[in-house]
Amino acid sequence: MQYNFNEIEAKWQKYWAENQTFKAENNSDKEKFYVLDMFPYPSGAGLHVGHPLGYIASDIYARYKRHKGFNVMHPQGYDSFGLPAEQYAIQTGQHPAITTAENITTYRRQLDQIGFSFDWSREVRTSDPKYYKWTQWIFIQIFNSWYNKDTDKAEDISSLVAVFEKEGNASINAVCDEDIAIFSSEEWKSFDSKKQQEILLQYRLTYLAETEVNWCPALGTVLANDEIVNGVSERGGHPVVRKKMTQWSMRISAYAQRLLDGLEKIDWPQPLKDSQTNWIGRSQGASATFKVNDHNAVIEVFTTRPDTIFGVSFMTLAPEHELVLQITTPEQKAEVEAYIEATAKRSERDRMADVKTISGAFTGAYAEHPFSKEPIPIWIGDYVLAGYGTGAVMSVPCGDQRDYDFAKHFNIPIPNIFEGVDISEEAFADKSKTVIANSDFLNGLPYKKAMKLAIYELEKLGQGEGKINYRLRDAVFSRQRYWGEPFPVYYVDGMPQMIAAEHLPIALPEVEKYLPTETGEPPLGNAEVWAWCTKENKVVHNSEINNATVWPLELNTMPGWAGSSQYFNRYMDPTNNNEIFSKEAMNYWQDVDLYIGGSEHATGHLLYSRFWQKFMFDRGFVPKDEFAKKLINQGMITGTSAFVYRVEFSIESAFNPEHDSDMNDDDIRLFSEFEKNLTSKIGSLFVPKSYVDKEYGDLEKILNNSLFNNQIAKEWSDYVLNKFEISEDQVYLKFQHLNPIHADVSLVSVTDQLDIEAFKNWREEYKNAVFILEDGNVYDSKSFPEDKWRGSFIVGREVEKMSKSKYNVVNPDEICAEYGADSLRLYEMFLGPLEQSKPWNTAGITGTHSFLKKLWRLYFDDNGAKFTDTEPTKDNLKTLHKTIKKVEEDIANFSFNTSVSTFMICVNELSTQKCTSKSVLEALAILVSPYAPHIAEELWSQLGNTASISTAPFPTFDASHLVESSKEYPISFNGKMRFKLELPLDMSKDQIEEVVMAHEKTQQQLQGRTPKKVIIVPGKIVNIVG
RNA sequence: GCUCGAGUGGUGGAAUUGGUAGACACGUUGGACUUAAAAUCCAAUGGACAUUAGUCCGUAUGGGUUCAAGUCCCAUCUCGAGUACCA
Repeated sequence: MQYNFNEIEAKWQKYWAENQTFKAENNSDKEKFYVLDMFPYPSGAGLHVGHPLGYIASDIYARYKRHKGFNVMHPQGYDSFGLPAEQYAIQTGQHPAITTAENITTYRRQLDQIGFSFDWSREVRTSDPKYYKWTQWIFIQIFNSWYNKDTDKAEDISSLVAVFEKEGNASINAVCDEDIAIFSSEEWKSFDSKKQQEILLQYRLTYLAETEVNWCPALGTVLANDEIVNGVSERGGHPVVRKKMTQWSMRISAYAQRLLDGLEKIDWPQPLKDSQTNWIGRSQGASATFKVNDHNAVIEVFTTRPDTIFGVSFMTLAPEHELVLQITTPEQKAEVEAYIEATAKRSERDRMADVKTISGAFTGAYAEHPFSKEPIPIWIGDYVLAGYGTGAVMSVPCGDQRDYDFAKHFNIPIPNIFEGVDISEEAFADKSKTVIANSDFLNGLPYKKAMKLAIYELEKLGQGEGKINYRLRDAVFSRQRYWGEPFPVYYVDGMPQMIAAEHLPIALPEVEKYLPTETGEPPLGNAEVWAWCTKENKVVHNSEINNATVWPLELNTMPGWAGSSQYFNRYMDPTNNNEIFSKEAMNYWQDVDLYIGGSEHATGHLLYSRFWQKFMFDRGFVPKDEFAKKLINQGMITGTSAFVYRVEFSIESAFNPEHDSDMNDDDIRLFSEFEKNLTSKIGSLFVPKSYVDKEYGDLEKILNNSLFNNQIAKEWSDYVLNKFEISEDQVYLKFQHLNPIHADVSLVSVTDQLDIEAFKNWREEYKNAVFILEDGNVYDSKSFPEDKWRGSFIVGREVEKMSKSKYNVVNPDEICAEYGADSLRLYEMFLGPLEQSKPWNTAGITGTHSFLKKLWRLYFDDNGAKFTDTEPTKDNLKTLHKTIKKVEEDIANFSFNTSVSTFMICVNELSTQKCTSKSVLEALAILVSPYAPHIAEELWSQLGNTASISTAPFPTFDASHLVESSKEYPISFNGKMRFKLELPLDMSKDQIEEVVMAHEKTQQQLQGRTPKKVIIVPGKIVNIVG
């Protein structure tokens, strides 16, 4: 009986689908286990072999947990809103919903063929109105909430209104906009509704604010930082300007500290936690205010080093700082304005990339030092960023390198306030070695004490306080796109109103064009039916807007992360139309036990999701304030690109017709045209990898020899030679350089041979290309009609990111067809540690494929089944239990690559032992089944079982089968292993020493010397020193 | 620059607390079977010398600790990832 993997895999995939084998129930006596993958964006290119890596790992874990008796939920869905479908719509007019649906069909087919144990009954799609209804619902909940710092959680906005009504806002301790005026309860009651709404908006967890965007006038659209290269748009190279727009923002900054604290209780990779920590960027220090001389203004700064306040010799404001124009003196005005203009021209990226150039301008104004009352010059400089802290710094050149460089550049004094430190070359920033000097009341104090005292004195003056600053900024939540969730928002007199939850979803309107409108409004501005009727509670035609009962709807849509920030909770109860999820479902599933996905989402999805989860927790919707207990980052599978080397050359001749002949002008012109024509007629000339290392001269010689053996070149050169009566050696190929060109990896054999015919047919421009083979001969299709690989042409290889543009994408469909899904699953795991990035090499898959064939032959030969009811031998049991132990340890450590090796060893051993014992083979099938589920199901059913193998309990490890009575000791001399000696394990140290010392090989090694020392570690090693 | 991670055969990688370096595969070479190929099986495969035995070198480099170091410590180099003037 043959291992017919195609048939077996199709059969079991059908069985699982029909029997809903992996459907998880929302209540069960079993313990729950929730295994989650990051759901994919269904791109038009489909899956490549790098994509399923994480899914295979999570699938192994999910299947293992089922064998261990857990009720496992392993859902999958699609993050189906996004830019590519929208851009395709702009180009072709095809509705993004259609593109998305087609792509999902491809994805589903590709996922199904790999044999995942997904519970497809729980599938979600973020672009499905039934799903985004709940994204809109969450937005409304966030809008109706404010953050109470006293209780340190989000509360319903009604609790805030209650306080306003009772006592005004003076005692409110909220995360809110800055500079909210204080009002009393009487004043609050006297405000009209619009004024009250304006005030509340300043407290809500999502609010409207003016934020800067990258606006590209030519494209009429907003661009992400990634879409801008060197200050112009990536598409088309149009100029980009900074523009203020009113947009929704989320007050994620309210959660900065809790997002930081929460990291301690979740089992996520340390590098990922580090990047979230850096992103949140907590720094402890003080805020201080400096009075500006001759102006009724103060500059507020944040500093982490209040202890160095006496070292301040100037202040620096960001060029965009609001005070700059106000305080600049008439004499400095021209210089300052020129500098501001120059800065505005540089994009934020440019400004940040260029660390070396020091630039700035003096405003002419002075501030007053809070303690010494000395005047301090105020400068502007673009190393200070408007978006961080207060956009102003107190510059302490002796203690900060950037301040130091700035001071040196502009000849500003650098007072030294550190005891025993030389600052003539660079600033001194080592807090732990700091002792303050020349600083009045701080003299002689170390960093910590000086910092405390400085803050205390600042507070006494009323010019500062201790402060914690976070880098994390509020998240902009509006996008000027079509293919995203519409907001459930309409505007009354410019004030945003939420549509009541019972009227959701507010579905995306149809538009004619997916581009922004001519007036620069978002694409939804093109919609004709996009107004809200408060009487009928439905979306109506824009013409009905009367600003009484019918109002305009919000034109922005939500960002990509909206739909992905709660999808893991929706999976618990995905078809519930009345609630985002039922209390029962949430109470049963609680949170994600294992989440697997890429680390590129560290500061995006994984931070926003934690934020929303904490919000949902505060408002009592979810029982856990962290959504995923454990997270694993799978590494990237890189591609192995193939290169052919194009010879850049020209045909030249040593023959100069003007001097060497009596040609007329016409012939001379004709001749030079022949030279050119010959070059282009030969067209592309390719050489294999081995030519890269050849000497310049050798290479040119080979090329010339080959070239004139080539038919095309010969015909042409003969023609030229005859026509002008010049000798052959006077026309030659001049070599310039080799240019590596990507060749599609599907045109290359596993032994790196190029299929030249296929390559020529791959692209029109290579149709007539000439190939010089390893042996220096020119490839001729007629000489190799039988064997396409015989013309030896070896390509170069290089590891790069797997991408379409590099022609190194390997499609899982072909792998599944040729080797089967089980081979693919095993191979992806076998490649290396899950979290590591590693190169794909299709050639290696024969290893796991032949392992599966060997496994199959343990159960079947040509005559059919081999298994019998015979008792297992001692060796059989030893092999089996060794394998159980190792595989369980490996799964616990997510070390799937080593468990594949373990299976190989196990099968090799059982084959050698000629094991036919059914009990052993049954256990083996279960062990393998999480990794290679199709073959395992087939073996299981052939062994006579009727239920799916996924219901079988995992074999239990029995240590008694591994008990050894003896050990082959390595005998080392001075740490070097010289020979091995089999000794009983119950031998005492003394007995071992006696036997080892008496051994003839020991004496031979010692050559009469007496050892200084004999180290014996029972069960491990013997080392003889001396 | 900073933070984190990593450097092991021709290649991917293994080596759980310091205890036989190179498991398991790929590739390569030789052999068996075959008209031939594929498939399968067997053998060899870190390097050098010696080809019986064996010796020396070897986990990026240089030092150190130890009976014993891929593993621990110090310094240096290289690569990768993240971050970006964070006051």
